[in-house]
Amino acid sequence: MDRNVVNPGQMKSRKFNNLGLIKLAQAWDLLQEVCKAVQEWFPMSDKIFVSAEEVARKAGVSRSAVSRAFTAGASIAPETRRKVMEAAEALGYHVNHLARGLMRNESGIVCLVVSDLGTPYRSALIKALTQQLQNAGKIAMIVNTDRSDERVDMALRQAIRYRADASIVLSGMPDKSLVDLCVRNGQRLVLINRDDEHQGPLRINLDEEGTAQSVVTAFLRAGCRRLAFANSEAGTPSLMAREVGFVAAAREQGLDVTVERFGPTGYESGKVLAQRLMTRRERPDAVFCVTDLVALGFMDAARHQFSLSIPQDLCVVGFDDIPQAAWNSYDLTTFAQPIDEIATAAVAWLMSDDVGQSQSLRLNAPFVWRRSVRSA
Amino acid sequence: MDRNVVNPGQMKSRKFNNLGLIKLAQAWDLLQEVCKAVQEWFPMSDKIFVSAEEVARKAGVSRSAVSRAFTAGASIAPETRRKVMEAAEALGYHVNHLARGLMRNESGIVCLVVSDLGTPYRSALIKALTQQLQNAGKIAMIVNTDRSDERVDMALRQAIRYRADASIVLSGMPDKSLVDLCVRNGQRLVLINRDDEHQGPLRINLDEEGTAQSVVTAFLRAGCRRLAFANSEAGTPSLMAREVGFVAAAREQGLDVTVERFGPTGYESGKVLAQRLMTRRERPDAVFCVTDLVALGFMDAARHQFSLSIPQDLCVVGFDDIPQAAWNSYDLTTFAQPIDEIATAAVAWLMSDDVGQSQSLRLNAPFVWRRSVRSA
DNA sequence: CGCAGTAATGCAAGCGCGTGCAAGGTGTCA
DNA sequence: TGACACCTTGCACGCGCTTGCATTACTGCG
Repeated sequence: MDRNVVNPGQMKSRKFNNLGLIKLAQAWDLLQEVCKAVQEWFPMSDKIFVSAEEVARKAGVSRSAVSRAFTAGASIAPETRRKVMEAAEALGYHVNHLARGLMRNESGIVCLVVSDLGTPYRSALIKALTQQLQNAGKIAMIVNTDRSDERVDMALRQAIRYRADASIVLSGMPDKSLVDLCVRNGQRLVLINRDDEHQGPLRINLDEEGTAQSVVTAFLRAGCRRLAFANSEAGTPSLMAREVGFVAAAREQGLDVTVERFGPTGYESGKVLAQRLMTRRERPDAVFCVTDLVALGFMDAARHQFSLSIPQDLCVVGFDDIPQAAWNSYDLTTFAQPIDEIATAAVAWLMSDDVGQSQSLRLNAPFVWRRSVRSA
Repeated sequence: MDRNVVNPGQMKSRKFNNLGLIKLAQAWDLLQEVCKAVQEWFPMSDKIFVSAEEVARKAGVSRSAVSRAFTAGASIAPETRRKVMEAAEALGYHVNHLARGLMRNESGIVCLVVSDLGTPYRSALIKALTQQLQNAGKIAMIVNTDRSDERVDMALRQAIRYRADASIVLSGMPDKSLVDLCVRNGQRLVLINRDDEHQGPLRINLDEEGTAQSVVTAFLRAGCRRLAFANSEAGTPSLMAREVGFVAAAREQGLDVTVERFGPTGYESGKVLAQRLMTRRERPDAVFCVTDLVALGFMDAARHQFSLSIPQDLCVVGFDDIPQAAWNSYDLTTFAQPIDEIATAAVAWLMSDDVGQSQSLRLNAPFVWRRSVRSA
C-alpha cells in the first residue's frame, strides 16, 4: 500500500494525536460525508431502485402501510391504499420480490429443469407450464441441463439457492440424496415422465400399458407381419418401457420384433435407424418409433432413400404428437402427449395445500389415428 | 370471535389484574414457549432451510466466515474455508440467493420475455440463451407473453420485481415508459429483432438489406417471373422489412410481386396463403415466405392440394433455417438466423462493464442454399 | 355518556446475507 | 525486542421487506 495514504484508524491512534492531524481526520470525515451526498444526488450508475421507504415518505404514511397496500387481504383503508398506489406509480416503485421472498419464505419461483429445450415436445411442455405457472401467480426459472446428467443436480442446487417454491424436472434423473434435500427443505418436486422410485415428489407418467397393445393391433389389422421398433440409445425409463411393452405385446400375438437402437432421440437418429432396419434381409413392413422425431426421420429416409411408399410399403407409428406429425408430408399416426393435462396437474399439485406425500399420477396418451398406417 | 377466548393483551389490561389471571397469563407465555420449542424440534412442514448461522455453529466459526467462504476472492484462510465447506455439505447448506441478491443488489437473474415459445425458432433461441447465461453464471427467468401485447409490460414489471440484472425481449414491443423505467433502475435490456427506436438498450437485428436482393436474384436465375410474397398479419417490423425489401428489390428488376398476408406466423398460415396465391389467375412460380414455418405449410399445400412439384413448378424460399427446413421432405432454401451469435452477443453485452449507451448490432443471416429453388 | 368491539396504523424486530472496521495473530526486518 | 506490514476473523449494521403487537380512531349500543 502507498505509504502516503493514512486510514482513519491510524489517524485516531495515539501516535497521531496532535492538532494538525485531528483537523485532517475531521476533513476526512467531511469528505466521506460529501462523497455520500454526491452519490445520493447523482446516482451515476448502478441499480437505484426506489424502495418502500420513499413511497411512504411521498404518500405521507408509514413504511408498513406501503407494505400492506401491496399485500392482498391486509388491513388497510381504501383511501390509504389509493394514496400509496399513487405515490408508487409516480415513483415507479415495484415490490422487491427478493426481500418479500426472504421474509415470507416463499419466493414465487418455480424451477424448470430441462434438456433438449429446442425439441418440439419439450418446448411445447415448457410453454404450457410457464403459462399455467403465471396464471397461478408463480414465475418460471429455467435451468438448461444439456450435456452431462450431473447437471440435473446442479439445477436442483440452483433451485434451492433461489429458494424456489418448487422444481419441475422434465429431463434426466436427479440423485436421490438431492431429492431428499429438496423435500427436506420443503421444496415441492415434480418429476415428469421419469418413473423413478423417488419418495416425496409428485410423479407424472403416461399410462403406456395400452399403448403397445394398440400399435400391435393396428399393425396386424393393416396386414403387417414384420414388426420393428426404432429406439434411441438414451435409455430413459419411459422410452425403454415403450420398447419392452411393444415387444411383449407382439410376442403375445406370436410375432417377433426387430429392435434397433441408435443415438439420441431425434430426426437424424430416425434416418440412421431406417438405414439399418431397411437394409436387413427381412425388411420390416411396420415400425413403431420411440418418438415422433425419430418417426419423421425414419419416414424421410424410407421415402427418399429407399423409395418406399407410406403406408403402402411401410406403416409407421410415433409417439408425442408434436405439431410436425400432423403436417401433410407426414400425417403420422401417433400417441398424443397430454401436455396441457400434465401442466395443469403439475401446477395444481404445486398450489395445493395438502403438503403431499409421495403421489403418482398416470395420464392417458390418446391414440391419434392418421395416415401413416393402412386402415383396415 | 368466541367470547370465551381471551388474548394476552386483554390479560395484561387493568380490568383483569388479579392473581388468577396473572397466573393464567404466565401459563399462556409458557405455552407459547413450548409451542415454539416443539416447532423447532419437529419442523413438521414448511421450508426449514439451513442458514449460514447453523453452518457457522457447526464449523465453530463466525457467520461472516461462512459468508466469506462462499464469496469468491474474500479474505479467508484455506483451512477455515475447508471447515466451513465441510459443515455446509453435511448440513445441506446453500447460499440464499434471495438474501445475497438483496445485499449485492444483483440477483443473478436474467428475464427472458417471449411468446410463441413452442415454435422451433423461438425455442432454439431460448435454448442458446439459457445455456450462454448459465455459462456466464446467470440464471434465466422466463415470462411467457402469449396473448395480449400488454403482457410484455407485465413481463418487464416482473423483471423489476425480481430485480433481474437484465431482460431480453424476444417478442412484442415494450412500452417506451417501461423501457425507461428499466433503464432508470439500472436494468439492462436487450431487444432481439424488434427494431424500435428505444434508447438505452442493446438492439440486435438482422441485416436484411442483402436478403431480398439474394432471393430475387435466385428466383431470376431459376427462370421465375411471377413472384409472390407470403406474409403473416403479425406486422412485426422485421417481418414487414422483409416484405418491403423484397418488393423493392423485385421492382428494381422490373418485376411486380403479389403480396398476400394472413394470420399468425405459422404452418397453418402457410397453407392458407398457398390456397390464396395458387388459385389466382396468374399463378406465381416463386414465393418468398416470411418464415420457414410459413414456407413449409406453403410447400405442403402446393404439393398435396395443387399437385405442384417443387422446385420444378414452384420455387420457395423461407427465413430462419429451423431444423425442419433441412428435413428431406422439404429441403428448403432459406436464411439462417445466427442464433448462437445472437445469444453470444446478448450475453456478452450483459456481462460487459461499460454500462452501455444505446447500442445497435446488425448480424448477418447467411443464405442457405437447398433444393426448393431450381439452380441455374 | 361509558363501554366494547372493530378497523386502521405505526413501531420495531427480524428474514439471511455481505461487508467495513477494528482487533488479533503471524512473520519479517532492523 | 519492537516496529511494521499483512492476513484473518468477529462484530455489528443494513439491504427492503413482512408482521405481531400495541395504540389510536371510530362506530354502535345500552
